[in-house]
Amino acid sequence: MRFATWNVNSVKARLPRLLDWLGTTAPDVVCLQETKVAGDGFPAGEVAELGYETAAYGQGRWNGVALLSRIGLDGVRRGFDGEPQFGGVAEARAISAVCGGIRFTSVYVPNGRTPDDPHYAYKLEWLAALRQALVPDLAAGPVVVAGDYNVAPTDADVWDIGVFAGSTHVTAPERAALARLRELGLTDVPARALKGDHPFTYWDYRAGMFHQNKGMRIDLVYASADVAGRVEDALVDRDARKGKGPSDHAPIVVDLKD
DNA sequence: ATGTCGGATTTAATCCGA
Repeated sequence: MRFATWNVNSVKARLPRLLDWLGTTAPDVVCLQETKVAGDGFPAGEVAELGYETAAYGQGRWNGVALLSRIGLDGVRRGFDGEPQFGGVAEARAISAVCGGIRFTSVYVPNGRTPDDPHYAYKLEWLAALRQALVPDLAAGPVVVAGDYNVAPTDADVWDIGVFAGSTHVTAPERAALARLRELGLTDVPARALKGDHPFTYWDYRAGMFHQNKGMRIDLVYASADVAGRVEDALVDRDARKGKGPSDHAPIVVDLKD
């Protein structure tokens, strides 16, 4: 089985690239983030022509997640039990389904903005609630939780930790929230870099950051032990970040033994 | 690093979020 996760930064803007990438990469399951379309706006017909079922959870302008699968898509859940809201609004940040015997959850963790911003507290609450929601899933069977975590797990996961002093994505509470996810039995599946010495997954559009490889590893694949033990290969597809009209994130592609 | 995107509204420059 091959699965992937990709923050596409608008599925409408990225549709030609997404379709090309599905054709060449041929994943069985894809976790998408930042689709930026309401549920009925997702281009499910186009991906269906390539053999994929779609489950989408969107709210329009911001956020939005989806799952694509060509090996079954059952038990779909939008959001999760106990998921916090922001300002009384339920944001579209998690969607879950069973594909090929694994429960996949595509997550778009709140950005946090700055540590003194209410969005930062929301981010920590959201991660803590996600942890609680995953307990029954992990008891039930194999689990993958993949997506844009908006947290760099270690100092090596940003191009220059000195630049990030006092910034979100690298603070101890955010990293502790990921550690608590791992304590449940989830493994951070290491993905290799196709170029350079570190598997960054995100490069800001501005200031030639991609060209200079000033990136961040904030897209992660967390897997239960049975899934992690089946990993044959995992890579960051930085080629998908190249050229005209890319997302600012690269996909992670994981191959499992059948 | 603050150099660009994407989506929206105030339909054509500006705002917001990342």
